[in-house]
Amino acid sequence: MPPAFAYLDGLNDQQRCAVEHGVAENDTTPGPPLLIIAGAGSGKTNTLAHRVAHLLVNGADPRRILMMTFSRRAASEMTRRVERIGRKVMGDKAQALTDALAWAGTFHGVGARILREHAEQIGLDPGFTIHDREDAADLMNLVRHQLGYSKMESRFPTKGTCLSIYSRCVNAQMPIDVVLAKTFPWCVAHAEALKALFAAYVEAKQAQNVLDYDDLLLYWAQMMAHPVLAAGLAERFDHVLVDEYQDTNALQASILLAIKPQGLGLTVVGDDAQSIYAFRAATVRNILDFPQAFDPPARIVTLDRNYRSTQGILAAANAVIELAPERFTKNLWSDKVDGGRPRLVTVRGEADQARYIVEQVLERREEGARLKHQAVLFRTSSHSGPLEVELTRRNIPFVKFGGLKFLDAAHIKDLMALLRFVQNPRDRVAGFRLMQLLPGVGPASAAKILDHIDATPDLVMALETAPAPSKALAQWRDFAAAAKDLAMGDAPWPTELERARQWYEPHLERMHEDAETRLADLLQLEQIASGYPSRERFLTELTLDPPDATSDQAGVPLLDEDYLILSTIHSAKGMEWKSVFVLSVVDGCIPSDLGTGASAEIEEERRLLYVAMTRAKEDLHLITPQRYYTHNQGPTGDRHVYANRTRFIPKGLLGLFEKTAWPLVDHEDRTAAAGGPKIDIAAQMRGMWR
DNA sequence: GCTTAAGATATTTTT
DNA sequence: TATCTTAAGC
Repeated sequence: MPPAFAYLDGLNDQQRCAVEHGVAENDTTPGPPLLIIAGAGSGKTNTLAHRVAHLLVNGADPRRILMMTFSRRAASEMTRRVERIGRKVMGDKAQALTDALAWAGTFHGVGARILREHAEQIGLDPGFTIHDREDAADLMNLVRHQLGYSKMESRFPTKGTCLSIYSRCVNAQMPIDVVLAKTFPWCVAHAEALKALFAAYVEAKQAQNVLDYDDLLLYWAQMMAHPVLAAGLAERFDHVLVDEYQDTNALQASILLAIKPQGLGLTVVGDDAQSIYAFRAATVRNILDFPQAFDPPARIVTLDRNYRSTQGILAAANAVIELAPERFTKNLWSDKVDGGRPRLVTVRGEADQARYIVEQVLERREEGARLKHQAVLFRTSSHSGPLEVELTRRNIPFVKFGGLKFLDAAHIKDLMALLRFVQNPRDRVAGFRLMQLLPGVGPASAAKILDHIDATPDLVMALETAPAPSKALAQWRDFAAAAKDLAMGDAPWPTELERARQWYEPHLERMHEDAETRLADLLQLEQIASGYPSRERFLTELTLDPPDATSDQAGVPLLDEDYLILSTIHSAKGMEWKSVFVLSVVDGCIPSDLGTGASAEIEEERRLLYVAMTRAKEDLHLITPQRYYTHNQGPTGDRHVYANRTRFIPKGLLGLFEKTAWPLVDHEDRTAAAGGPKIDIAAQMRGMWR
């Protein structure tokens, strides 16, 4: 082995196999396809990064390498690792080479880029804007009303459900009747109406020059069905590597196979035990069927050695996933022996759960662990509510990943709608939202005004002559003036956001009690906007790559600051921390009450717990509150529910955990008994409701 | 006919 | 909490 390849010495045999497959010294001609089945913590992304580095060292052109994955967090992790390994392996040359790795990102992000490049050829206006999920749902709702479906005798599915059905048809590549029967049986009666709705929805998108998330994949796939365009794209990339392949769906697989029909130069990495995106039509079949899609079948390399967790954590995680009725892969093993069993902690309720975590987190920080190396994971974004309150009270900084995003807040959407409307007056969702902010303008007047704007080529002229209701005339003039200023581009970017906010502020104060805090968000939006060169770039890039962390403090903490990580389990995939706390490991949370219908859904919840557990390196706490509140469910306020330990950890598995209760009531009682009874009943009473 | 305010209701996870 | 429905008000 020449010394140039010394970096391979740090890899084990399996990893090395995966890195070197089809790559010869100074020859990176695309080789046969490769599937890497890689367990949690087995150095999966690292191996992929080494493979990319190995390709570069042997002369592959970085501009002709395509790297994709499903989630943004996984995509940025992938890029980061490639850069790090690249620096290690190639030193000074690395920066230039990794900078040239321009084609790395999410399927959706790469799709958007390719579509914009080929827009002319496939009949798209290259200035298309991208609707996020909420915008798409709003448009679906507009169309739904236009077709008169909102007033049918039997209740029609909500806008969100309609969009989910549409999305599943597209992503699973299945006809609507099959999707309805399999996934939305209660909507089967509306099949015909839904078909008409979707047809109208597609027309509306095209008329308004907008694409939704699914379109980014769908147009791409359609484009690949055209031989000339497909050949052009296939020719463009020598090597295509996909991480987290178990998260891809049929549509994404079809795109991949269309780019590399023979599989030459194609590498996919995944772990079926970590498949947690079936709800958006991801399917393990993609991984299982991958080898047979080619002739001869793809080479399979399995990585089952775990470098992350101690054996105690691994044994428990293995035991959890072993109870799955269907299992396709391996048990993980590790030689990190020290460290005890993971803790299964019983607490009284959600308040104690939060206090326990704060206590433990601070204790570990005293021992020298940074907050950043500790994470709290949960099934649903809202589960972390009480904890966030406690952390704020105790002045512990934290950053939360997943769940509601900054951009989803109503006031942010309002301001963004103005920018989008000015950029693209055909965008009816943005226009509709804006018009209705004006007192005296409701859905009907808004529709009239928008029809007028559609029919008038010049926006400024249209604004002046719009049929605004007389009682809203003053408000309308203010709005028209602001829109005109923005459309004329008088204020340079990003100063125009100030102008927009100037118009919006009175409305904000009228509509929201907490205008103060919301105003701070708007100022932060201006901060974010200043990082983009133009309004157009801001709008097109923000939808696909929004700021993904929210914290209680205004502004994302500085890089050198220390903060605790809060994350949904979904957003935690691919990450690892020294200490991990999993909230509410009880039936009703994990598995979620909502997903306890079909057995396939239960299995996904089981894998979710597995993913959460395997994030921990040294220290894992599963917390089971005996009671938890079900928020906003009865009209008489909060009710609580007595919870059982999750069904995924039955009695037989308890030996793998260290069972504790917190606070240590028994112990305290005994010491107190020595000096006579001394029980703070009042505190217990208070604790019951906190 | 249209807007708005009050009351009912459902509520995951990501691009 | 945010959204959808219904009923009251202009």
